[in-house]
Amino acid sequence: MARAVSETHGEILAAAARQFAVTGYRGTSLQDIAREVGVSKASVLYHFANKEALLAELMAPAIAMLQSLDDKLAGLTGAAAQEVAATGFVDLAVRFRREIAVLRGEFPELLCQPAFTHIQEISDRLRNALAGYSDRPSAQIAALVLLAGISEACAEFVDVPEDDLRPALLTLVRRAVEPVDAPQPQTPTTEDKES
Amino acid sequence: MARAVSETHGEILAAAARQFAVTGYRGTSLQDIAREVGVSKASVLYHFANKEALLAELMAPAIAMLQSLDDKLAGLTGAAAQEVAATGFVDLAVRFRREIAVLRGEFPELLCQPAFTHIQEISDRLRNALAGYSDRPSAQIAALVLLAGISEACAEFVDVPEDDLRPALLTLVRRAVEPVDAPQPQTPTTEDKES
DNA sequence: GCCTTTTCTGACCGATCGGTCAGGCTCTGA
DNA sequence: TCAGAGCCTGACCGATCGGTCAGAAAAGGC
Repeated sequence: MARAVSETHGEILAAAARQFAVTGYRGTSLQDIAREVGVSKASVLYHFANKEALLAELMAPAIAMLQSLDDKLAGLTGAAAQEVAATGFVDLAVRFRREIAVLRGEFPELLCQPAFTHIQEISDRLRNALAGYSDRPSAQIAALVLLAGISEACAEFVDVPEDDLRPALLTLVRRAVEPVDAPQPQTPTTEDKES
Repeated sequence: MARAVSETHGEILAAAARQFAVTGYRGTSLQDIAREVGVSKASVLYHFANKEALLAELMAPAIAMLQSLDDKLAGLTGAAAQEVAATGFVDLAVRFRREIAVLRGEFPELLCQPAFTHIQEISDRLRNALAGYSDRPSAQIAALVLLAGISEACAEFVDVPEDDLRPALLTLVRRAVEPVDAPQPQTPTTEDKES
């Protein structure tokens, strides 16, 4: 009953992608994946050295695109960096919606795995760029809210067409991001008006 | 070596809160919690019927505040609902940062548990309110991005003082939310300018 | 035909999980 | 002094986890 070479490999990868996105990495067992594909758990472990290697191969394309975005940001500053970070991350999140969903929530632990070395640093640089490299707390907070929110929205709206999702996210992030030039509305006396 | 009545109860609850927030509900074992408190796992299960009951008691205050916000939203529409949803959720998220962190990521599975009945519906109503009850996809997407992003930011910035976090989030959400009156900038020919 | 390589499997392993249980400890009121 | 309530424990349970291994089944070149 042996199949064509590496056909099963791809099927396992696809099943893992689906299940990781729904149940999470920890919440999905190799048995679950094997069952969906219709093979034994031992077969899954024949095609992939271990569960971690399965995850690594699954996330590789998304990580590569993130790395490339990081490279593009290297030489930019201010508003230009902000714009590249915004469009770049929206594109990435929309395209790799399922991969984003996998990482969602299990971030702190998954980041410890070899497959995700430097992801945290890249994310920090991305957030800084989106904040226009301002050290204002409000700019940093806005950038984090947007990055995390976009991730979550993409994971949630997996069935919304890319062409609907992308423009809406871009419009939002451009409206919401703290302008790099304007030194925040100077209302020092009214900033604690809500109590 | 018996301690004062219910002293251990509180210590277990506090330890669970800390560990759930970092390692997640699934990723934290009763043994881990027991070890931090300095008691046996059996003792944890003496004070709490099971792991789920521990989580339920932990989340109760946050859920109560969410329920109260939902009640407040019941009679409101349009911009008023938007404002109440924004300030209400920011307050909730800032106050219950650790509880929010617990739910982060394990949402889909945790919601199945009895402790979280109706949370999904309340969240949907909250998102609708923040979208100004508009069925425009862009308004719904913006609302989801903001709710999820605020949650994540609060979980991330656990050590930032409330008084710094709250105004920044409020300013952001008011700037980012899609206005309920303005029928979105009419640029039908340029909305696909990015390609 | 046969022999090698690739693919796949059932049986098994140690570890860990949430949870149970009988019994020991301490404190307190009668 | 003693019985009982509250608190806590070690030992144990079945289930499930990721992972190993010897060997069967199929594929393919000769």
